[in-house]
Amino acid sequence: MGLKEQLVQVQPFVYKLPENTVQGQKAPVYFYLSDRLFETLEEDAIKQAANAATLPGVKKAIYVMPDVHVGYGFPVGGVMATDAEEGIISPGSVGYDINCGVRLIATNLTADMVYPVRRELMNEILKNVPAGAGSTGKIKLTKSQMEEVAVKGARWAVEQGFGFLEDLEHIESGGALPNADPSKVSKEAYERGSDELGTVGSGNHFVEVQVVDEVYDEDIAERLGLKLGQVCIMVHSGSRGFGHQVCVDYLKVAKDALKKYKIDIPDMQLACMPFSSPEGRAYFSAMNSAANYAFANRQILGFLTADTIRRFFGLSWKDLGYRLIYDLAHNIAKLEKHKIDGKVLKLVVHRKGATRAFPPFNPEVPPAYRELGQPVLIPGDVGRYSFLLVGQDRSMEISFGTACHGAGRLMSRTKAKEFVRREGLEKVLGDLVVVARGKGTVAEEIPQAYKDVSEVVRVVDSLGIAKLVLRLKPLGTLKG
DNA sequence: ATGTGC
Repeated sequence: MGLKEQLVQVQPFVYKLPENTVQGQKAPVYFYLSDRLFETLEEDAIKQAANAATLPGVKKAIYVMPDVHVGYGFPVGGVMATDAEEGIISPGSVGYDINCGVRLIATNLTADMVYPVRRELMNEILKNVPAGAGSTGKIKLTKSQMEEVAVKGARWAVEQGFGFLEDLEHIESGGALPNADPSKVSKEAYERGSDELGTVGSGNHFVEVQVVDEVYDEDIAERLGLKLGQVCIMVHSGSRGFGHQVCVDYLKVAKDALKKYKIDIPDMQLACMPFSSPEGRAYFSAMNSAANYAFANRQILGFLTADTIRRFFGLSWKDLGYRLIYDLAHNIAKLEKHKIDGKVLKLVVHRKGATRAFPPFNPEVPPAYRELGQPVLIPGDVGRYSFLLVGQDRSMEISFGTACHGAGRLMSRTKAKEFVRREGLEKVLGDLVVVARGKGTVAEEIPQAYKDVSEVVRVVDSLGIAKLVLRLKPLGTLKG
């Protein structure tokens, strides 16, 4: 019998795979899905989540978000918490793109100013913001500068003139994670990262000019300083080749560590090391270094885009009204305290394609949003919607304070390209303005290749994980 | 995701 048949719906939107369904599975797996999303759930994604539940020190349960799909070892959309003393850390369960994440910037512009000139504006952004696989930026860094980026994160970018000090108060972990140690990062990673800071990359990464097109919670929207018709900038990118190389390097370390620490795993892609071992600490230090590089990357990308828009309209910074709403990581492992059965435990929370969604009054939520809950930014696919939610209390009980991260792929890249060949790109994109250096990535990233992001956010809202605040619609998209 | 793939 397949694993999917063994899932039990325990309440609306909640499916449970009981512990011991697969051999050695120490904890249950919960899938958060609507009926429609359940239909697209892949057998292999269930298997991957169940496999993770066999790893040493896994606590309470594995949680899987509604935008789940198969990943490397651990599914995208998966949340796994391991004990910081007895548990492991798994590079594959963070993902290749360490601190892939999202940034939202508000402006004073309104849609009626931007809409008529959106094509020209997007072409300006295309000229000024490097995007695409293997793209390089204007910034060339020496190894010691790279080490500084790895420690300071977004602050480094601000010090170089890419943004403002108050930006740092609106970034997850202040835009710099504390446990970074640049000496744990390989020479190859430094070489790959040296000319990629301030570049978008490819795949589902983008820079988008958006407009607030629907408000679900007027009060919270107002307190965030956002209203209908307001133009925003969204950045979706990560740590580029730097983080990729860190992942590659430490997957090798993890494979060796399996023998050394006698860890038995069902899938080599879940190779891991004890968190408290020298190998585990080294990966954590390198991972945080890559995460800080990604914070700096989005800081630069957001600023370059805003500056392009500012110049395009001939505005001062004050008149543009640049204001960072929030910036977050959705591919990361974080050291956090969580309450399980009344006991507070120190855990390594792996979020792979999953967004932290801490509730109101959590001390890790920046003071500006302390009473509202952490902003949760959910980018859609090209051309459909993106969403802003805020974290809610229930997330701490049913997902280690975590929500979904995006739409989730439906069509393979190959299938998407076939679809475009059959239908023609112009017809597929319709009225959307998408600019890119090459057409290849756009074909792979068409809206039809993704699940409906509205359906995904409806699930986390219904479960009380995060509350829907507003929807953003693209006016123009820059792709890799 | 990725100096894109075996």
